[in-house]
Amino acid sequence: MAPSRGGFERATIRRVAAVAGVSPSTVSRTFSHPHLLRPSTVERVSSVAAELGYVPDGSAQALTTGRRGVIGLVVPDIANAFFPPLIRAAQTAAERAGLSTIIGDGNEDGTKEAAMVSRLRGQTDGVILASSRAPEAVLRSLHEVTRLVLVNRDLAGVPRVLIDSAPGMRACVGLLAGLGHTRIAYVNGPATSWSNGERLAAIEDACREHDIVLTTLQARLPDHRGGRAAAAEVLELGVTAAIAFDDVLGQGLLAGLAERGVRVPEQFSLTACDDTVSATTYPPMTTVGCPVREAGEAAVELLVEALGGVDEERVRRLPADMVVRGTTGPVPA
Amino acid sequence: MAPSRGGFERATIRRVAAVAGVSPSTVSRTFSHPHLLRPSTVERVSSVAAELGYVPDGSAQALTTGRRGVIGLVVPDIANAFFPPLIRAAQTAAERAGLSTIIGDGNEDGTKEAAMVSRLRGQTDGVILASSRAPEAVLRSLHEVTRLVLVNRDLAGVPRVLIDSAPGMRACVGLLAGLGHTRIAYVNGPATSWSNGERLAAIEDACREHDIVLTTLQARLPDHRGGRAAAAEVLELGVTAAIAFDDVLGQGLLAGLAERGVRVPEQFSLTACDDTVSATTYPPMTTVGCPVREAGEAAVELLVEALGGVDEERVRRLPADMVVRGTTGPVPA
DNA sequence: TTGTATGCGTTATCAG
DNA sequence: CTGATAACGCATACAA
Repeated sequence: MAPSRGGFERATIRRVAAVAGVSPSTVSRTFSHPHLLRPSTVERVSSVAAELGYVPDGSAQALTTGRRGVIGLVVPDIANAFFPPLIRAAQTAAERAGLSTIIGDGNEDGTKEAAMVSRLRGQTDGVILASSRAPEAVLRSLHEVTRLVLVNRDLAGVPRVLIDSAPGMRACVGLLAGLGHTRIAYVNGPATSWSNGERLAAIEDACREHDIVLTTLQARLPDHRGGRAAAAEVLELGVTAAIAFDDVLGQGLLAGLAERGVRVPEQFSLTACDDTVSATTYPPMTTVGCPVREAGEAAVELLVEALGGVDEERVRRLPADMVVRGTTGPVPA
Repeated sequence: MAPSRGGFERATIRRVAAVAGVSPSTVSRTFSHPHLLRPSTVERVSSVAAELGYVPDGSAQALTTGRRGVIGLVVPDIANAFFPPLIRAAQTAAERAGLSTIIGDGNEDGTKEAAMVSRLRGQTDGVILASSRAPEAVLRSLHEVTRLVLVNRDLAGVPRVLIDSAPGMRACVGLLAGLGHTRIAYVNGPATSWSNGERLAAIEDACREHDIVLTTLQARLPDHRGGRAAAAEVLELGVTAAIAFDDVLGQGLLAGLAERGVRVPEQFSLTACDDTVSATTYPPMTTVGCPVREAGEAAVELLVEALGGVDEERVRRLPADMVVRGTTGPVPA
C-alpha cells in the first residue's frame, strides 16, 4: 500500500520527533497537553513542527480518542435562504468548540436525509438535523444510534431547538387587525413542515380573537413562482391582506401583486415570515424575524452537551418576533 | 480510556465477524470488495451488520487507506447568495464520488481562510477554495502542502475553475448600446475581487467598441444597502443606464431607484451579474447568469483528479452569458 | 519532565 | 474464496 497517495509526504509525529530530538509522545503532548511539558521543549518542538508543516492527522486522533472533532449538519436544501445563516452560525459555534462541520443536503427528501445521517455516523461525533422532512419513526431510530439534535421538529425525547414563530404570527394578525383589516388570507407552506402547522395554528387562533375572517390557500409550490402565481387567487378571495408562510412565498406574492398593478401597502397589505429576504424587497416586507443564528448556535450547544455525556432531554425554544416594515398599511377605504 | 465516550456502543468489524462466524477480514471485504466473496457470505455478513447497526469507522478506514473520504470547501461567506448553489452542486458531485464535504466560512478574511485550509489539511483529502480573498503568496504556499483547487482565482500553476463573466458583460453593454444608451455607469464590487477586475475590464472594452461613455463608481459597501445608497450618486451622473457588479448590488440599486420614483426600465435601465436574486426582483433584472453549479461540479472533478494523482495543471473556464429580463429598455426620449 | 509500549478499527498482504 | 497478521498515526498508561 502506498501511504502517501499521489505524492504529498505528510509529516508525521515521528518525523517531527526525530528532527526535534525528542520522543513521539513529547510531540503529541506538545499539541494536546503542552502544560505537561517544559516550555522550552514546547517551543522547540512547535518550531520544528511548523517548519515541517506538520498538522495532526485527524483520523489517527479520532481513533485513539474516540472523538472525531467533526459534526454533521443536515438541512433540506442549502440553497434555501433560510439555512445559510443558520449553517454559518452553527459552523462558527462548532469551530469555537474545536469541531468541524460536514454539511449534508437532504434535497427536501426525508429518505435521503436519513441515509445521510447514517453515513455521517461513521465520520462524525453527532449530527444536527434541521427542519427534517423524515417521519417521526425514522428520526427516533436514528436517535437510537447517533447523537442527534433536531431543529424545528418537536419530537419528545430528542434534544431539539424550536423556533417559535407563534408570537410573531399573532403579532402580525394583531397589527393587521389594528389597521382595520377584517378579512385576510394565509398562504400555506409545505404540508410536511412542522413550522407551517405551528404558524397556521397561531394565525387561526389570533384571527378568532380579533374577529377576523381567515381564508387559507395553498400555493402550487412553496417558492417564488408559486407565490407569484398565488397573487391572482388571493385577489379573487376579496381579502385586504395576506400572510405568507415565509419570505420567499411573500416575495413572490409581492411581485405578483405588482405585476397586477396592485400597490402595496396602499391597496393591499402583506406579511411574511423568516426575515430572509424581507429587507431587500421593495417595499421591504413586514415579517417575522426568526432567530436562525441563535437556533444554529443553540443546536451546536445541545450537541456538544450530548457529546459530553449529558443524557437528559434538552429543549430550547426561541421566540420569533414581528419586524414591521413597509408592506402593511391601513385597510383601503 | 473509555472508548465509547458518552454511552453509544458502536459495533466494530470484529463484533460483526464474531456474530456472523467469519473473520474480520471477511467483514471488511463485504463492504469494500464484495466481489471477492461468495455471494452467500456477503449476504449473511451484511444482514448481521445491519442488525448490529454497524457502520464502518471512517477514521480507521482513513488511517489504513490514506483516504479520508472528506474534502473541504472554503467560501468567503456561506450566507452570500452566490455560494449556496455552488456548495450544493459541489456537495452533490462530491457525494457521487463517495466524498463528504466540510464547509468552511472564511468570513471574508484571507487570513482566516488560510487558517481554515491549514486545519482542514488534517481532516480532508484536499480542499476547494472559492473566491479566495487571500494573497497570491499565501495561496501558493497552501498549494505546496495541500491538494488545492481554486474557484474564481487565476493563479498559474494551481488547478482552478474560472467563471468568465466577460462575454456576458460585453453582451450587456451591447444590449444597452442597441437600446440607444450612450452614457452608462458601472458600480464596482470589492476591490480584492478577481471577478470585479475581469468584469470592469470587459465593460471598458465593450464601451470603447460601442462608443459609450463609461463612468465607474464604488458603492460604500458591496451589499444591498450600499447599492441602495448608490442610486442617488448614479442618478447625479446623468447616465441612462447602470451595470452593477453583482445581483445584490443591483437589487439594492433597483430599490434605491424605486424609492426615488424612478421607473425601471422606462426611465432607467439596469443590469447586474450572477443571477442569484435577479429572477425574484420586481421587475426581474437583466443579468449575467454565472454557471455556479457547473463551477462547483468542475471544482470537485478537478480535485478528484488531483486526488487520483493527476499532477498536471488543469484549468476550467466557464463562460457566463447574459439573461435578458425586465430592467433593460430603450433610452428615454 | 520525558520516553517506551500498546492499542484504537480498519485494510492490505500473504498464506492457505 | 477465506483467515491470520502487520501496519496506518496518534494518545495514553506506565516506567524511568
